[in-house]
Amino acid sequence: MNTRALGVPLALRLEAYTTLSEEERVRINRMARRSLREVPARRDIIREGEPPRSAFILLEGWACRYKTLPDGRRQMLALFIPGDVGDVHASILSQMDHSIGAITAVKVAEVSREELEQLMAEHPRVRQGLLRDELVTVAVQREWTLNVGQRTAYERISHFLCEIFFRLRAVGLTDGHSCDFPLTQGDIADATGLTAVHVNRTLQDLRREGVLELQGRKLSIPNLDALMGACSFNPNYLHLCEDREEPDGND
Amino acid sequence: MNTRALGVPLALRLEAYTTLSEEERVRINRMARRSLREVPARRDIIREGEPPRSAFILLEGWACRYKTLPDGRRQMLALFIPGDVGDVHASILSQMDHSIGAITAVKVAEVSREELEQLMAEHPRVRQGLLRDELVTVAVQREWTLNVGQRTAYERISHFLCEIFFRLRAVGLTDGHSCDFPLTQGDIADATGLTAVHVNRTLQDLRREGVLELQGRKLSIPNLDALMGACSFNPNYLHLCEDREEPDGND
DNA sequence: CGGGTAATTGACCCGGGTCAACAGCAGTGG
DNA sequence: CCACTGCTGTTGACCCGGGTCAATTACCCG
Repeated sequence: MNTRALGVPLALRLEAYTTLSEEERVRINRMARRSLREVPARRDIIREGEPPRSAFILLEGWACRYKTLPDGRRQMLALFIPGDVGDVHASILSQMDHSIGAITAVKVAEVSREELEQLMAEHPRVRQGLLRDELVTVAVQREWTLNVGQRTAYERISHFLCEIFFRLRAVGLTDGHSCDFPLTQGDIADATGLTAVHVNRTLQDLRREGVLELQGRKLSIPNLDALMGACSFNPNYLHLCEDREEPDGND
Repeated sequence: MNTRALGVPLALRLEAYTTLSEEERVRINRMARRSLREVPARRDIIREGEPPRSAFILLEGWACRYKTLPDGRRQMLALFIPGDVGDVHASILSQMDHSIGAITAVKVAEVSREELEQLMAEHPRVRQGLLRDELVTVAVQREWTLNVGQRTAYERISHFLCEIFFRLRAVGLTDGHSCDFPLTQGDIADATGLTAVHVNRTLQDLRREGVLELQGRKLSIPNLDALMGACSFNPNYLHLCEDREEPDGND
């Protein structure tokens, strides 16, 4: 498998947005290893109504934000893949307005806000990276609103898969044209605002057209251009190839 | 009407989240007045693809973020009412991944990021307020994803109207059980992922049931509890009554 | 081998979309 | 003052994408 993914991926992730020194990398790794928490698959990491615990870095596994309506309808709000950072500032608010759950078994580093603040104060580039990461997270949230609000089932699923593939690729978690894919069809349904039955049928369409292969926990996209075309995928909102400027002084 | 609303509402808005000194209020007002920009109704304030200009404070009128698909489908992503702040950090990214458009004629204060950074550095409570505001903005974005992803037309529209009313009320822009409402049914459709025709029909249902009155540019909610019940509205995500570090002086 | 989760299929239905016509009203210019 | 224009709201007829319900069929794992 991918050895880089087995290390602490935060540095890797930040380096999608900024450039780190060796010292910064070491510092981050130490911090992340100090406060490891393991959560089994399908268990909540934090629940709506609870006071926010701390910032977190997802080291291994996949997780998601979600929200549930009183009658049980459920919407996935965001997907976390290894390296994703979350809730750097969440502890400013007094309670969570949504939950975060593990999809697979998961290892998270939970870092207190103070600790993170200090790191950011001492290393402007880290602050820059985290800030950028937060902005991208919001941009993704907006794209999801667009996705469920305007696109057809076929487009939604294509778009969702495109995004995942691009994000995984950006942190080195793809292998050519394929990648791990631990989501069930029910998960895809929750993320796209569809039902599992319809996701199943739509996936069959996509398979039949040769746009993708999806079996077990493996996703393969033989023709990424075709998949992108199916939903007019425009990766600009992921802000993956931004110009970098040396942040001098304070953010 | 509400005289405070006619002044510069940023201070007011921030005071929904933190407590400001008189000096801070004055400072903010001066800053906001310095760089006024007026945009006529239905014109863009900034467009997807452009480099982010600066942070902005909406002083008068309503505006929205939106995104358009190649074939013209359009999704409203966020609604701005007077006092709303936006894009405090957006200039970190190199280009806008969505547009912002004026709904009514609008007055915005455009503030450079540097200026805002300095203000925040000198006044921690302002930073606190802005940070909190940003977190709430993201929370609202998540709620919109849930709204278009899981709720029925009837619930979506009720929820949308509830949110607007709560937000307006929080900045003193309601008058008893009614408020200004400059959105067209087409706007509501864009925001809720429905068509204007269906919005029309659903609004008629709501009117028939006596849950709301909506004519001209005026919204009236005779029975807010009923409207909230229609969509199980839970305002927690607006984080309006958070604990504050200091007790506030008045109001 | 048994139990549980995930994927698949079929039959049927409905919420909301589409298309098209029309009404109400504000603004604008003559 | 009215005719013209354009936007917004309203209505009707019809249709379809995707939901619902329920039964099977793989799998996976101990």
